Amino acid sequence: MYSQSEENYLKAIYHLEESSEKGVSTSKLSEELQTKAASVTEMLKRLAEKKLVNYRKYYGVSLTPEGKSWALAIIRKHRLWEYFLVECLNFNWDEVHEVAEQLEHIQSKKLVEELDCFLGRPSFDPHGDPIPNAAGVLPEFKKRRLSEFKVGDTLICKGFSDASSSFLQFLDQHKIGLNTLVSIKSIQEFDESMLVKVGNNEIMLSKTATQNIFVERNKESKIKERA
Amino acid sequence: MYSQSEENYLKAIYHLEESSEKGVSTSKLSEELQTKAASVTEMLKRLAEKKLVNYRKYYGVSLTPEGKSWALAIIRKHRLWEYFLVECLNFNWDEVHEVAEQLEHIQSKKLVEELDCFLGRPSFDPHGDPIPNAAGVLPEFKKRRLSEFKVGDTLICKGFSDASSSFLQFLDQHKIGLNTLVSIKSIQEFDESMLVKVGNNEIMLSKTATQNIFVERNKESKIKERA
DNA sequence: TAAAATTTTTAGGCAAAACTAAATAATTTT
DNA sequence: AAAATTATTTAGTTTTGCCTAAAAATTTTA
Ligand SMILES: [Mn+2]
Ligand SMILES: [Mn+2]
Ligand SMILES: [Mn+2]
Ligand SMILES: [Mn+2]
Repeated sequence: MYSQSEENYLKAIYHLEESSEKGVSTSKLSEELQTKAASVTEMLKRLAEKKLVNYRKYYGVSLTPEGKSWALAIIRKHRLWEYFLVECLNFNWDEVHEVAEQLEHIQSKKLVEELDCFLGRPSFDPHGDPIPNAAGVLPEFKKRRLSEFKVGDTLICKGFSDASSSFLQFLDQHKIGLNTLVSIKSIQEFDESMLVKVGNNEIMLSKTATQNIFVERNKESKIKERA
Repeated sequence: MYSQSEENYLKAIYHLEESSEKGVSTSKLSEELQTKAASVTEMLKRLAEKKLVNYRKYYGVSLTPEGKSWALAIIRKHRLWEYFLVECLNFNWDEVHEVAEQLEHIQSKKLVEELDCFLGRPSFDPHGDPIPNAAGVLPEFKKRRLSEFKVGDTLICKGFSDASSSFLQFLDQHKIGLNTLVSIKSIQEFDESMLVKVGNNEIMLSKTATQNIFVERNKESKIKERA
């Protein structure tokens, strides 16, 4: 229906709309997609022609409902394939993204639905990112960063906002993954770095790191708190 | 490494080289790929440039060792994905080809090898076509057509050379699939159509049909013959 | 608010991969 | 062996998606 390139633009616009308040600019897009601004302008005109985006010259772009639903369909496929690669094919979570970037463009309604079913309709991908359902609806979840908590809190890792291979490998090294329990031992005042306990080890996390780790309060510790 | 279009040309040349004695002509390729002869000529020049084919103007084309090994890699992926779709995702054998045409172009050594392993290193795809191993070697097997046999022979279906959806659905209707037992009851002299028994039903197969069904002698009936 | 800096768009090209129409080579017929 | 037919290649376009350089609009700064 749409070309790979068009789909990549839709996805990029979706992600940038999510992560920033204002509209999406040509330069942000060109950075995200590793292309020149002139190429972006051209593509935006084509996408506007096809009613996938609202584009006003010089004032950025936003997705139409049609564009958004198409973007969510791509993201759904991307995350389902990532889940498949990790759960079925022994991929590590830091090596799935590239392949999923290719697989997300495969066109087949039946393929996606059967894959979803085969995998047991997962709600989150290996990085903790939510998987939209067939209707494009994301599962409910709250995003709080490890950096927002204080000494004594015990938390469960639920996602990571920097998906770079180096960050994921760093997490692996320190045995931090999805659903890992982390408790905060101390916080350095001058740079907000945290000393946390993971399993039996204590490790130091910079603020950059703690801002990129999404967590949920541990139920057990919640009970303790109330008690 | 190579574009989807280039890969489709390599695959088409491979298949045409297999199925015909002489070299592969521009017109055969244009027919196979549903494009115009002029487009084929252009592409052949590009592929020759890249040392994937031997191309002599006006005299057709053949694959170089490099081209052949690339073609086999694509075919390997195509057939592994078809196997996956049928075995894991509830696809029927007549609906896998289109999707496999897309999946075969996904680039990832690890993906193919892990998929192969996950599926249990199958030797034949859902249509009975042989799956090359990682080194590009095809499993041993002998191709004999149902049309070559005579009254009284009992055979096991091992493959089908016409992969059209309509033929596969015809086979489904008559409960003929991979490893189905078929015994020849009678053969009409004037058109060579066969009356065969499949399960408890007797059905009539035209010569066109029997020529497109690959079979193996049934071991049991072999023993009977000798006895 | 006018000048400077930055961002975005336009204009003009390029490469891949397709097409049509015309030219040319190969093959078949007479 | 020449003519007719068929197959193949060449030439010239088109579309997609990218590029650089130049022009224009917006935003920032003074
Ligand atoms: Mn990813
Ligand atoms: Mn992910
Ligand atoms: Mn197939
Ligand atoms: Mn097949």
